[in-house]
Amino acid sequence: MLKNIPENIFLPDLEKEILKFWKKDNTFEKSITSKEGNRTFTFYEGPPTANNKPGIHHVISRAVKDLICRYYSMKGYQVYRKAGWDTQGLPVEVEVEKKLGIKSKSEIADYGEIAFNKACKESVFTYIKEWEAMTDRMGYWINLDDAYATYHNTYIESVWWALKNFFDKDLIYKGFKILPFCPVCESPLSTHEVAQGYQDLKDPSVYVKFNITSGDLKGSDFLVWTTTPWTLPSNAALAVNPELDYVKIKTSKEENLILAKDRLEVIKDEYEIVKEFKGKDLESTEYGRLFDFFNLNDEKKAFYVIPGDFVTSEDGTGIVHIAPAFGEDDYQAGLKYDLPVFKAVGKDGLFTSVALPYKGKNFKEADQDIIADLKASGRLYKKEMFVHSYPHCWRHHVPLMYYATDSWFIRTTDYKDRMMEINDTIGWHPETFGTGRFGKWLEENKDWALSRNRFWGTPLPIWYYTDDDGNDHYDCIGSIEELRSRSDNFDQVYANENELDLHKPYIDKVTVRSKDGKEMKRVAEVIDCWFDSGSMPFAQLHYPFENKELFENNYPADFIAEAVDQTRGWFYTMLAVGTFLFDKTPYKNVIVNGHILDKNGKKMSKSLGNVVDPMEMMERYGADVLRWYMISSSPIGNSKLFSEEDLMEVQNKFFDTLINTSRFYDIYSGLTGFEFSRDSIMDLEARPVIDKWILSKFNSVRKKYFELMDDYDITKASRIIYDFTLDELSNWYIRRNRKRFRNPASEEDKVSGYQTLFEILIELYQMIAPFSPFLTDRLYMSLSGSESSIHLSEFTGVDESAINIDLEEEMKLAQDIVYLVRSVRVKNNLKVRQPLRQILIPVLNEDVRKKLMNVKDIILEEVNVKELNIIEGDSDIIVKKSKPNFKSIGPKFGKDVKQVQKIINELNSAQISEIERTGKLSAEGFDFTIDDIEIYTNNIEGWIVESYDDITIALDTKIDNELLEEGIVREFINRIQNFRRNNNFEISDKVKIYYKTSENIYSVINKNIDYIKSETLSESLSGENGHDFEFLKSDINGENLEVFLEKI
RNA sequence: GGGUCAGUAGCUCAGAUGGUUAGAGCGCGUGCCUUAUAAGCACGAGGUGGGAGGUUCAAUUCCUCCCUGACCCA
Repeated sequence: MLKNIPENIFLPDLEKEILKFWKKDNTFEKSITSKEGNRTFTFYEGPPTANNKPGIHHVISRAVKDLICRYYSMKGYQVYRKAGWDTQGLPVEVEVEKKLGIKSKSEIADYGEIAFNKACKESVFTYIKEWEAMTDRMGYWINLDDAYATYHNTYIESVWWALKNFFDKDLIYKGFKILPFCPVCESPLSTHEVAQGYQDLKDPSVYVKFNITSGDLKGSDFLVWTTTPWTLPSNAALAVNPELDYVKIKTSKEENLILAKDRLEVIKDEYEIVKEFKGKDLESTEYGRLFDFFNLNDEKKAFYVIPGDFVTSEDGTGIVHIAPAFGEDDYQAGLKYDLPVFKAVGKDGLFTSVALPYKGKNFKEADQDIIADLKASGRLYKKEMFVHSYPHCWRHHVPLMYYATDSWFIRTTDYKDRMMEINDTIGWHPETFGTGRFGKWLEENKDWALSRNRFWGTPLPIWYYTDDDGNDHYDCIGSIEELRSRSDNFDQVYANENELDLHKPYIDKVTVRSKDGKEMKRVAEVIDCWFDSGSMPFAQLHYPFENKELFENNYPADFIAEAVDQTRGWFYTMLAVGTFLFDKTPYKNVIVNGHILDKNGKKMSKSLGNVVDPMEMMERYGADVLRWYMISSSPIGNSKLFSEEDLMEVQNKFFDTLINTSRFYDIYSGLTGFEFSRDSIMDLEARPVIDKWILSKFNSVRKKYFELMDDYDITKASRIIYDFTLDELSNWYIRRNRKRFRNPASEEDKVSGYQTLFEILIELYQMIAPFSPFLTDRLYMSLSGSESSIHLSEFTGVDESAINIDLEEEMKLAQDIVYLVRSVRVKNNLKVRQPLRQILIPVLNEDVRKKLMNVKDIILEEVNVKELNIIEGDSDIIVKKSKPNFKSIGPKFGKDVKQVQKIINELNSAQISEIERTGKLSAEGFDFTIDDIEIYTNNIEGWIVESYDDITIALDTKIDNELLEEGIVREFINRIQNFRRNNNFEISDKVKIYYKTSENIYSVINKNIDYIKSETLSESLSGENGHDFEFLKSDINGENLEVFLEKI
């Protein structure tokens, strides 16, 4: 590494150098091996799928992961970081189908399962190069060489082990699930697919009469509304809301209809209300069915009224037709009341022979026939058409059916309460995520639909045989060894170890023996790939088959981080698996980051063309800048509106300031010959006030930083670093001390200054390093001369003894006064270079007076004024005023506050004196104490004043001759320095000065010639004419000035 | 349709356990400072705190409803 910090740093190039250094140095590896035996901090990597290019949204999660891991590493923990890849499931299959031009599930069979799965396996890492490049480039330290992949046999075996645990506890069962189903694909669609296929559809909306056959209402009709007439042949029940009011009406056509009172608007005829009752009074009422297609077996009861909370009075009639095979509410109600599941329509979307009149008709096309038949039988009350947005298959553009499908479930509802208890112990960041979004999601937990009728996934390890009575018997296999030992043909299917592939279709060939000796075949399904990733804590280590101790020491994770969309994804699946298997949370802390939108708040998508390429951003600004921006620009859990201008601002303000601050130290420590040494640290007490102050401020910031970081509040932590670096360090401490660093008053002064700055810089780099690991490493090594990376260094503790709150307050007071004086100067057109005589500051209490005296010199120097004088509180020229302290008078005077406010605002000086003296005052019938009022002053008689908060200053703006001359000299020096700077003279270059000016200014310059020489490093000043230089033209107080500098 | 988060200056964000002057940065205008600075400072323009109700002496902050955006789920 170079010792010196170069003048122009292009961050992207610097970062590439650092990357090379880290590789050569094995820095990442060292950061783990060097902590052997230390406390461990456990991190889990949520596996991404590498079958698509990484996007900018991946950078933010990875930046968060990396920074927390680096932070804990620098705190002395050993932090393993194992990468992982999600490699199975529908997302992979869909990509492969696209690539192969496959349009339906049946085509996959034609293509061949072996070939298809091979294609899936190969596609999984299509973009792994891009992923690795992005990961590497952004400085995300994770062990990619030792990555887990969910399709590995070892991984699958661990998942099988978990599944067997569930199975043995009777928590896996076979049931139905209503899924959006494409009749052409003959396959359910994932919600992601459904979301992209909504189209407007014109559908019938029919009101149908169901004849009541039991109870008081016998002979009347239930009026029922549906937009899916094709489901009516599969009707099993009607649902009403037990809490709603219902009425029986008699229409002008002599119809007796039952419907919700709030829905009477649907009645087209004249009517009168005959009777009113609650929904619950209707429960169990029986009715006659519309179609006679299904035989009712004796075990299941159908065609009666059930209660349903999902029934509303917002549309329809308040009475809902239930077809358990074709709707989620319907299905759930069917489960609850044990209704029969009638299916008049098959998976292909066609009516089956059960519904003979409609046999072979497409479900949507049959609507019209069914309506016609209902009309003929007098069951149709009325029919309308309406247009609505309805999901279509994105490949075939046909309307989807909601269809009950065979599925395997995990009975997560069995231990939902335990999951909620465990959730309460997780440290969610932001906190509201755990109680809000995730908590609410958990409350509504439903059994996990585990199986998929697909190809590329972890095979469900359940084998079955059917007994002579037609009942199925299931058994679950929990390991490869168990499979081998229970199978007759394992060795035939897998001739040797190398051929072992637990995927379909190979695994389907393996048969096992049941406990009673029957031959069992595997069920056809694979499992939801989310179960794979949810098993990651143990499956990545092939637990429990290997690494038992390692796993036990690393469960649960101390920390994970992903985006909000993992609510029902990884956050949930890990919790569901971990709660059951280990009765413990899988992770103790989570940082949830929001999504990245474009600068207009729109989602980034290829079709909108607003996608931001992370590699491009890093090529342009560098990973450090991008990472810092991601973390600091908005609260991590919020959606982030990505703006390149803001990225540039981070670079210009924060990073350039950081670099220049370091260069400042670099340059002047070199010029003054200072070398930092740990052996001769100057005592804090011996250092000047300004050094004590910056050290106090810095340690206060550090203290806050560690608190915030330990609480995972990374955004706030980054912001306090930013503010400190710019405001306190660069714009106050260094700017104020420039002269001192250039030209120290004494050896002690020099050592104190440089040591202070050095200590702060090194520790500041460390604080920034987890966020932006590149530049900080370069600056750290340059400054410290260390050969060892900053990421191998550890934080030193906060030096509490350096914190001096009084001192910090004093400096704050000084800064506030300086701003006020500058403001007066601007308003009165008085340049800062023009010295002024005095500032007057009224002081109402002793504490402020003391503070002020401590920082007097700093103020005077900063604002270029000769004297600072204090006016004591009892002086005649101070005009005191009072204002109410609402926190005190509010509770005390209640409704009278407004009146009291007026009284206090108008107290005269005698009254104010009285309350100051005695602490009490009675006025206009109210009794006040000193706590009720605040005394302030914003006026000094006879002076121009400026106030801010409770500080007021007056500036003496009269300029006498002495001040004027001094101002002229300063102006002159300024012109000289500008010349040097504009002509790129070195700081140490000695010069001769030539100038032309007015008589008046000439004489002032001549009087101060020695002072000017020393300030400008010049050997001679010549005010004589006769040179033909290109003079720099300028003016001082409106009088002409021309200068030229000659380098010696 | 349900849930979660967000809505504060043209833009990105602070802050306030309810207290009377709601702050920064960017951008814009004017002036100033500086031999570490693509920097900094001051002044100015820019806000009915998404909208409507309610509670309170006092609401941007608490409550209710509504609107908009993002995400999740139907």
